[in-house]
Amino acid sequence: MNLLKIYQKLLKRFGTQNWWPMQRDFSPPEWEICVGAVLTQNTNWGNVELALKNMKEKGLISRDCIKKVSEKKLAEVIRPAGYYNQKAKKLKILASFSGNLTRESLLSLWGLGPETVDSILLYAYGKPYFVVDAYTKRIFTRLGFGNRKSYDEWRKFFESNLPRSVSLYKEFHALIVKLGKENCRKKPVCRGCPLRRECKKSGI
DNA sequence: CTCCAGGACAAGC
DNA sequence: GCTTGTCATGGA
Repeated sequence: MNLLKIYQKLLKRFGTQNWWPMQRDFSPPEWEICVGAVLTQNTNWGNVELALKNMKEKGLISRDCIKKVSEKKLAEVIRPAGYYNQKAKKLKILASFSGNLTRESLLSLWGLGPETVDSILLYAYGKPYFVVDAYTKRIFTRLGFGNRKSYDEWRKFFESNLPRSVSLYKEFHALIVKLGKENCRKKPVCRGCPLRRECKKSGI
């Protein structure tokens, strides 16, 4: 069973996921995608939308404003996103960043780990980095794709076993998240899961 | 009531 | 290198 086939099954079952700039009508500016990527760290996307709405209403969404406003004030505005003190600091650090947009330079910033950095590079700047999250590891371990441990091992596994396509990377990751929410909550084979057969075959 | 979401970091071993 | 504690709101 190869990755592309799994992608196709998920796409057929769930349809396109309309994450960030895949939408036709509304394509948020790159900076807003970066903000969202930080705010959604270990946080439900619904809460992130509440925070983004607050930021827009208060006129605190642009890079410049975030640089200027106090960390405390920013924290208050993004409160619904949770971890608001940490995230306010992260956003200010990111807003002040002015280096090359490489994976390495972004990773050197406090508060940006591999998943957030890859999300920014992929969804905001269209660079072909495959985003790996907790769902990805759990689901593909269960499917018998090996017991990789580190983030980069998983990322390289996907990147070297898929066509190097930005839109494919975007949609596949979104579909994996969708699958993780719908199914794969519990350990055994889940009812109605589009990967039920593959899951059984792996014997986990 | 409990559980946990589109993680990252620091401290301890 | 790996494990655990911390950060926090809002919806199911």
